[in-house]
Amino acid sequence: MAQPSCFYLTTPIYYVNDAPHIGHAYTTVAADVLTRWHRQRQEEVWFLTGTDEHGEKVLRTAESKGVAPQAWADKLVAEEWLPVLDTLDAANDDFIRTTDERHEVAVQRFIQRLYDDGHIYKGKFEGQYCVACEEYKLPGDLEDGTGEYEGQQVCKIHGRPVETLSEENYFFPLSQYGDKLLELYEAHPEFVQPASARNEVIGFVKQGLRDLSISRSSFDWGIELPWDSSHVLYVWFDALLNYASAVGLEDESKQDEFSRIWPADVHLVGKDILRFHAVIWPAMLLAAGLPLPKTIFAHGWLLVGGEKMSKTKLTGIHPREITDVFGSDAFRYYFTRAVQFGHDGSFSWEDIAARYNAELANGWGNLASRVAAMVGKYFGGALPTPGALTDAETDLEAVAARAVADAEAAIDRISPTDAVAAVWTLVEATNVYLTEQEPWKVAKLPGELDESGAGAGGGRLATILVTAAEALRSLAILLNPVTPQAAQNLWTILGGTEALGELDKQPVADAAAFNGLPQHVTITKGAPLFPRIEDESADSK
RNA sequence: GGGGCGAUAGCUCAGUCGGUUAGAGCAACGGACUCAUAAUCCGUCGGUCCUGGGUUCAAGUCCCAGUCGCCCUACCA
Repeated sequence: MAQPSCFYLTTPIYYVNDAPHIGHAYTTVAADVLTRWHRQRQEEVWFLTGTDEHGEKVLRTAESKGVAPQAWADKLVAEEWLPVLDTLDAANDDFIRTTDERHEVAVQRFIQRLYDDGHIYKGKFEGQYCVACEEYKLPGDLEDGTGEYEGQQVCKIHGRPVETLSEENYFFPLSQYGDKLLELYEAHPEFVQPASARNEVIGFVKQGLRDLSISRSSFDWGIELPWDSSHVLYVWFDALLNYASAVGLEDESKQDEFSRIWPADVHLVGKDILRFHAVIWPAMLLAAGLPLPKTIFAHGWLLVGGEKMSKTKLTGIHPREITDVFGSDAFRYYFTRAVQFGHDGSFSWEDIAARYNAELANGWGNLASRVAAMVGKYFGGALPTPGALTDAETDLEAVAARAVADAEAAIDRISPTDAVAAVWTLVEATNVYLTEQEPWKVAKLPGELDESGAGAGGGRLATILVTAAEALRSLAILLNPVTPQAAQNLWTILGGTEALGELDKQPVADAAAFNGLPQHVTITKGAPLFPRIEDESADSK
C-alpha cells in the first residue's frame, strides 16, 4: 500500500445548463469544509470541482439561443459557475470543464484503451422513439393508449404512439460487473455511504445489470470516439472521467501527479446521481485496471417548504440571495450545522436568521467581543501573565480537547455536521465559564488592579482572561474550515499572525491545549464577528 | 409492481449494542447578571416516540402487518 499522500475530494461536475441554486452550493460548501479541515491538519489536499458541458440539452439550449454550444457553455461558466465559487468562498484547487482539452484527450485515450482491450462492443440499441419529442422514451414516460391507439404505447407528452427504432451503438458490458461490484460493496462497506445509499445500490445491482450503450450518433455535441467519428461518447462516460482526467489520467507527463493524487478519497454526490458513481464508475475503472475511489458519499436534498427545490415551483434559490443578507460564512455555517450530512434537510429564511443571531452573533461573535473588551479594559489590550490554574480552567481546556477529538472523528466519518456541533461545545462552555468566573467582579477584588486601574499580571483576573483568550484561539483554528472569514477576523483580534503565524498554518491538534498565545500579545476589540441582523428582509422572504 | 428511506416536544432535529425518569436547539415563560453585539447564564413549561400486533426480564430501538410522506426503478444530466 502506498502512503496516504494526498486527500483527494471531488464535487460532482455541475451540469452547465442549469442555473446554480443552493442545492449545488450545498455540495460545494460541504466539500470545501471537509477539504479545508484536512488542510488545517496540514495534510496534502486536492479539491476538485467543475462543470459538465456536453450532451443534447446544452446543444439544444445553445441552438435556441442561436449560439454555438461551446460559446454557450463558456458564457455560463464565466457568468454563473465560476462566480458562485467566490460567492461561497470555496477554495478549490482545480476547476475542470469537460470541454477542456486535457479532459477530451484523456477521455479519448481511455476509451480507445478499453476498445483495444476488448471492453467495448458494437451492438444495437433498441428503444421506443417519439417522433414529436425527437428522443427515445423510457417505459415510465409511456402510457397505454386509448381510443384509436388502443393497445399501443403512447408518449405521455404527445399522446401519440411511439415507434420501436434501433440504432447501432457501442456498448460497455456493464452486466459482467455485477458480481465484482457486489463483492466490492461487501468487502468495503465504506465504499457507498451513508448506509441507506449503500442499501439502495446493492438492491439495484442485485436485480441484475444491463449493458450500457455508451455512444450516440444522433447529435454531435460530445467527445468523438477515436475509432468512429460518427459517434460521440455518452455524456456520463465522459463526465465521470473528469475525476481522473483532472489529475493526469492518460497524460505521460503527469504520471507522478496522477499516482500521488489518484484514487479519490471521497466523491461527494447528490443522491440523484448516486448510481452512476457507485455502479458505472467503479465498473469503468475495473475494466481499465485503475484503482477505485475509496468512498462515494451521497448527501440529501435541501427541502424548501417541505418539498425538493425546483425551478418550476419557484423554490430554486440562488446562493447569492442568501449570502447578500447573511454573508458567505453564515451560509457555510448554516448548511453545515443545520442539515445532518447525508440526510435531507429543511431550509427556511426564518431558520437561518434565527441560527445566525442565536449561534453566530450571540454565541460565538459576542463571546469574542466580551473577551476582547475585557482584555482591553483591564490590561490595555496586552494579554497578561496568568496566575495559578483552578479546576475551572482545566475543565474548560478539557472541553477543548474533547471538542478536537470529537470533531476529528466526525470529519473522518464524513460528518461535518457533527464536527461543528462538537466545536460548538467550546463556544458554549466558554460563555458559561465567563459567567461563572465573573471576571468583572474579580476585577473589583483587592490586588487585582493597581492604583492606576491596570490589571495585575499573575492574578485571578489575568488567569480568567488568558484562559478565555486561549479558548478563542482554539475556536479560530477549529472554525477556520467552516467560517474562514470570521475565523481570520478573530485571528486578527487575537494578534495571532504576529504571535504564532498564519491561521492556516495552525494544526488542528494545537486547538486542544491552552498554551498558544504568548504574554503581551496585543488583543484588539475590532468589529463584531457577526453583526446582529435585525433587518426584516431576513425573515420576511 | 419491485426496492430504499423516513415519521420522536409547537418548530427543526439527536437518540450508539435493546437497559435508569426519551434528549438538544429554537420558541414561550420565570429568574440571575452587567464584561459583551438588549448579549450571556440558570430554571420552568412542553411527548400516545405514526398505528396495530409480536419477541423479550426490558422496545423509540428488534420482527410482522398497516397508514402517511419522500426517493430509485438504467442510457436528459
